[in-house]
Amino acid sequence: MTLRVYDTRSRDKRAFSTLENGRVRMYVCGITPYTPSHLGHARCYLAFDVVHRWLEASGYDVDYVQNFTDIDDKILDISEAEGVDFSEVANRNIADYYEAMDAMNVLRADSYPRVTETIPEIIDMVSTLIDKGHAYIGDDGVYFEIDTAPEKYGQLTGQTLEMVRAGAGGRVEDTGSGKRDHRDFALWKLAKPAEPSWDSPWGAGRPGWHIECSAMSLKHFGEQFDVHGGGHDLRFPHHEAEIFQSECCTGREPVVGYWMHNGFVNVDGEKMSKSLGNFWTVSDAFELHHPLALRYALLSVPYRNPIDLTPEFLADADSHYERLVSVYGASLGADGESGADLAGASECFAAAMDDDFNTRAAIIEVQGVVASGAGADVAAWLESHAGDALGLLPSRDEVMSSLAEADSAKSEVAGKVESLLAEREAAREGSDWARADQIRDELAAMGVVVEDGPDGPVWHLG
RNA sequence: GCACGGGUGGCAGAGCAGCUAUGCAAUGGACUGCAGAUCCAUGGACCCGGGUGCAAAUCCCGGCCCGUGCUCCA
Repeated sequence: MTLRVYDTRSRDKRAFSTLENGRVRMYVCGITPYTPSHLGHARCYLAFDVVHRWLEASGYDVDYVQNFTDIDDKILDISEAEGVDFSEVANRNIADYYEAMDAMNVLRADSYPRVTETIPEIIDMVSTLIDKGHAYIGDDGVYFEIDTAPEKYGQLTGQTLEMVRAGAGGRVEDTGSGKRDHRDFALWKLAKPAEPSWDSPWGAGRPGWHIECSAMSLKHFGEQFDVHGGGHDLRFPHHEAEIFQSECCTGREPVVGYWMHNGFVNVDGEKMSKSLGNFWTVSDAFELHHPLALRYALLSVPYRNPIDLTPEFLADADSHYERLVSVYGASLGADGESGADLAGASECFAAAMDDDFNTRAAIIEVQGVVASGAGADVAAWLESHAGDALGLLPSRDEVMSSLAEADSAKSEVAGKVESLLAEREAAREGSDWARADQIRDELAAMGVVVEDGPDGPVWHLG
């Protein structure tokens, strides 16, 4: 069984191979921390967390780098509005990000470089691009000149230079900047008065948006690496700009082996985004859903497809998640085997994940095992599949202690419940349904759910 | 407009040439005082029009519709 990965550049699933045997260098574009993270961000980092986990499960040593764009126009807008330093805005939203990701079992990347800590490398790269004739100094900054490498255009989006020149409703003429051509893009922006800035050979300023990723990947991985991930919206111009910068700087191509782009989270059919204002922050969502139930929902669709978030969709995920955890909890204490075909399920699970990380198909296998009921064999299977590979399981300790908690809560009321139940059974014996139902209502008011079965009533705390 | 992706049962959502997807809902049954839970069973789909195959939801061509990108964006 071989892993196949969809590469945006070749527009095809290809057998996965890496530059160095057994090692994967993976870079994923991180957030610009100017607001708390929303579910669209969550989906992206959840998707690449699964990639990370599955590559490791497949025996690769993964070096995972994810950046923070901790200086940018929007961060500056907010810092100005609040009268605080830009780093305060960035740091608080980075903290929010970590908290949200930790809650959703997202494993940490190996490195989280920040733009503000990569300035020397960025300046080096821009200098090289100028020296090699790929960049020029304009009135307000340094720009990459697209016409110096036209053959690199459109690798991720299929667009041609002419299309973009002609496109976008005539915004072509006025670039409003020192660009020679509107398709050129900024490598270094000279600072406006009172803006934070760093010294450079071209004057005080800060990096353009695209250059950081090229500089960071070069710094951490060298001239080429295996996987570059990010949201679908980053394909153009951001990722195409990276191709220009990196390959023109080093002369090596392709800079990236596999370009991976996750689909969007939609609300009512439209992309969830900060600019549309239709977003839920991750912590808003946590108010209504367990973080891992949310993870379940967001992994229920293959990463490249859009997800339309509806209350029904999330409710479905909630109940699947609860069922998963309850079967896992029951399996931890189970003696017998479930009788499920775990070997078959493992095989299907691996085949699903090997097919471009098809978490949907993999989750179906998990659901099949969950449906087969609790068993000692099931606990281990769920830990390695639903847990290690998909990250959907709380830790064993957490599940055990919540079971213990539930047990002790149950034993606290057990005496009273048992005596009420005995009374109810007596009423039922005598066909006194009104009294029986009244007792059931009383128990319900205590939070006790009674279910009559063939062997008499069973009860649990709702 | 151009580029990229998509249109599957009541809903969500896989599959991407031959084999029940799955879940929820629905229907029938078992159990049941009722309720709930559980179990068993059942029905139900591939946007439209052509084409290529022994065989097409799946490939090709042409429509129509939707989303995203072309501007900050995961």
